Amino acid sequence: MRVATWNINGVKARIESLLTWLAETQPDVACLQEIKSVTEGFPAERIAEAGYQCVVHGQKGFNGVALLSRLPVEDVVTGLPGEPDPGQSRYIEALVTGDTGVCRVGCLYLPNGNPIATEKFAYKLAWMEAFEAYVRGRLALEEPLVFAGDYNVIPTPQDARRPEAWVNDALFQPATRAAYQRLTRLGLTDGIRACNPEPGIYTFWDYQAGAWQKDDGIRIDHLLLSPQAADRLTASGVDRFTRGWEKPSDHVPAWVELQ
DNA sequence: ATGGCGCGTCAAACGCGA
Repeated sequence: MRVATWNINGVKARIESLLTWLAETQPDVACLQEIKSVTEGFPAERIAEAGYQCVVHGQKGFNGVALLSRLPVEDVVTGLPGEPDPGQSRYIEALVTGDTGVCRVGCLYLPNGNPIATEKFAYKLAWMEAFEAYVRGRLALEEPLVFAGDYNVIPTPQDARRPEAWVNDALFQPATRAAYQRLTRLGLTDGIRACNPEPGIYTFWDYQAGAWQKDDGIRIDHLLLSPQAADRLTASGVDRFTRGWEKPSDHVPAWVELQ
C-alpha cells in the first residue's frame, strides 16, 4: 500500500498536475493539504474518474485538507479532536483497507506559525500539543497508523540546504523542533528518513529568489509511522520531479510503501 | 539588507504562505 502526501497549494489551480501525478505514481492513498477550496467546490468528480474517492475537509480561501483513496475507506474523522481553532480545516483521517491489511491514515496541515513574536506561533505550538495528545490515544490502539502531511517543521539542520537562514523562522525554532521530537519519542518513525538517510532530501522550495534553481530547499512534509506501520515499511521517497513542472506547487509529494 | 512568487478573493489590492 502506497500512502503519499502533497501540499498542493490550491487544488483547482493544480488539478491537471494532480491527475498526472496520480496516474504516474499510482498512490493508494493521497493526503492533500492547502486545497484552498470549500468542500462543495472540490473537484471530486474528475478525481473519481481517475479511480479515487475523496473525503474532504474544506475551507473558503485558506487551508483545507482532503484524503483521496482507491481503496475502501471508513471511520472518517473530520477536524483534529481538541484542536485550538475548529474554524481552520487542518485535519482529516480515515481507515483504509488494503490487500495486506488495514491502515489508519491521518492527513494534517500544521500551522506555519510565523512571525514567531505573535499569537500565530503560540497557535502553532497549541496545535502541536493537541496533536500529540491525539496521537497518544491513537497509538494505544496498537494498529498501523500513518500521520502524513505538511508539518511545517524542519526537524534537524540536515533538513535544510541553508539551516542558518531559518534560525528566526517558526519552522526551525527550538520549541517547534522539541514538540516534533516529542512526537517521534512516542514511538513514531520518520518514514522518509528511515529509507533515505542521506542529506539533501527536501520537499519545499520557495517560489521566490530562484530557490528551486539553487536547490535551496527544506524538508517539512513528513509521514510518521506507528510501530505496526513501520514494521511494514519497504520503501519511501520524494517526488522531486513535480517541482520542475509548469505552474508547480512550492511543495512536492512524499510517500511511503507499506507491505 | 531587502525582496523576490503565487493563490484566492474579488474585481484593486490584500491576506497568507514559509
